[in-house]
Amino acid sequence: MSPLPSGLLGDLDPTSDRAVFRQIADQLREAIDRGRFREGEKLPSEADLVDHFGVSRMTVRNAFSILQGEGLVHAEHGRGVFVRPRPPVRRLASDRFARRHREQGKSAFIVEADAAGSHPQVDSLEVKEEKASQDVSTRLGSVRRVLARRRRYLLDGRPVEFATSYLPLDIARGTPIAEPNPGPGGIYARLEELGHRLDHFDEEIRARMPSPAEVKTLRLAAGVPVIHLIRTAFDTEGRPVEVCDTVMAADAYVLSYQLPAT
Amino acid sequence: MSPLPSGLLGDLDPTSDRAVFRQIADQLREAIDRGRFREGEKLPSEADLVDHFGVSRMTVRNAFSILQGEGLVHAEHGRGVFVRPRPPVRRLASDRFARRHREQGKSAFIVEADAAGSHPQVDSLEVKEEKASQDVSTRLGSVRRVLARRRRYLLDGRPVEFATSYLPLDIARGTPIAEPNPGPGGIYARLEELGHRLDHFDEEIRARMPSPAEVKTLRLAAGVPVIHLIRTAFDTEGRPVEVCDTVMAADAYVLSYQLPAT
DNA sequence: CACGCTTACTCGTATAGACGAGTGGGCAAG
DNA sequence: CTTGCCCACTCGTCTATACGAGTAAGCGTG
Repeated sequence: MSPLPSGLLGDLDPTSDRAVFRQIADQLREAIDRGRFREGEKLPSEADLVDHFGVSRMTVRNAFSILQGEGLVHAEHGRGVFVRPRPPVRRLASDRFARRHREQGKSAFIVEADAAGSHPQVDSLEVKEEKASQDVSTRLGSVRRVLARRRRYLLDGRPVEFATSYLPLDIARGTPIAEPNPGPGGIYARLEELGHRLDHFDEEIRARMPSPAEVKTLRLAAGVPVIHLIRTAFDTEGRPVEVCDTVMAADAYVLSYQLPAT
Repeated sequence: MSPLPSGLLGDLDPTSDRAVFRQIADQLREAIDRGRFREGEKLPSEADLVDHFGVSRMTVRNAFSILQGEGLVHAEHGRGVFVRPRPPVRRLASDRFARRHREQGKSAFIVEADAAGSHPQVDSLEVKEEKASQDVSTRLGSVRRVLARRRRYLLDGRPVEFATSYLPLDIARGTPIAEPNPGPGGIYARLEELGHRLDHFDEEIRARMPSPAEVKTLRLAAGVPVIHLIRTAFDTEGRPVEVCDTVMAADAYVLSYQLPAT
């Protein structure tokens, strides 16, 4: 428990209205922003800060909990509190479902990750028929039961996305779409082979804090929101042929869209 | 401090590995999910839960702080802890900048809010020339100084969005774009009048927890992320003519895009 | 050298108590 | 009736203490 290097952090202002734990959080945040602590670097321990500021441990912990909520730091039991590193982000471009990307054998996720030099994985594969939720039923045009395809995507061992595709049974049942591995080009390629030429996609985007289940599935740190994306695929006859519900770790993604001005 | 209605919440499991404050949070979360507590409704007070579960106050507060981080509840000093109501969301469609929407006199924000029956406001207007940040400079094609237009949007008194537009000086200086009120149709209409016919927009979307400054500006509750949207407008000659940096309260927005399948 | 133990340090959980400050209802004085 | 005060209840902040549990390095034993 060596004393803190002087000058790294300042003093408290006892005359300030601002709560002590907020002042401590402010100082740490500023030090991080100024690069005094780098990504992945260990912050002073709770005991260090207790000594430095002359406050009780709970006060220091409150300060840390603010920074955790902001997604700035994360604590590791037995090791310390660290500046949270910014993971590499996946960029999703609006042409990612263009037909020309669908020709190859591998899935878009695998191809793209390989190109970026990271190690992609897909797991938690589940394919089953089930009752459509109210929302999915509405989006697919009042279907009762659907084929659901669930999978989780990982980059370099880290889960980044969890997605479920829902397809009407009259389209998907008994086709390669109902198989765990639908084959080259994925289910969109199969849909087109089955005569459902794709016309366009609608995407709805929300951001929110994750549920406990999502925290577990995506192994999310505190202070990391999720991006919730719901895509509906329409064929050239205007029929919705797939709804894909995706939950992404927000710190791993940048979504990119191109809009016409006309 | 009347005793809790029995049956509303269960008991703790002393044999469980799960920390007591997590068990309490779980019970409250489940009660909320099941609708036992409705939106805006007051949860049992800290003292109530201390009595009911036979734990110390800090343990109850820890439980509440979990739920706050999840954006499920919010505390009001002197009043209690309440289930956070879901505010009405603004839907942003991908055709919101289509030329046909630019004909009217009022801004898109005002028109749309009026139609939805809510009371729109725009404030914190600031228009000034300044040095371009590294990022803005890159996006606009290496310009050094820019015209910056900052404004905040409110719905029914609640701030929902904070946006800054950056334009190259050689385009904007001395034009209505440099005025606080650029006139009917907004700056996109003015850009087209100035000969920069708009061709398309690029939008980049991220989600993250807000900085303290953003919490203040948007009056965000704990556990509400922000959507960070950066839009670049291109004219028909392929030149970037505006960059708009927008930070939105994530609980107030759903973004919607339409993608071609070709 | 390899293994396992000890030990120091770290964060996690929980208790008990104290005072401050915002809210809102009730009551008493005007 | 109205005004203003008091009080009960609420969450906010802070202290002090205790024990548990994960980590990592050092040290001694086999």
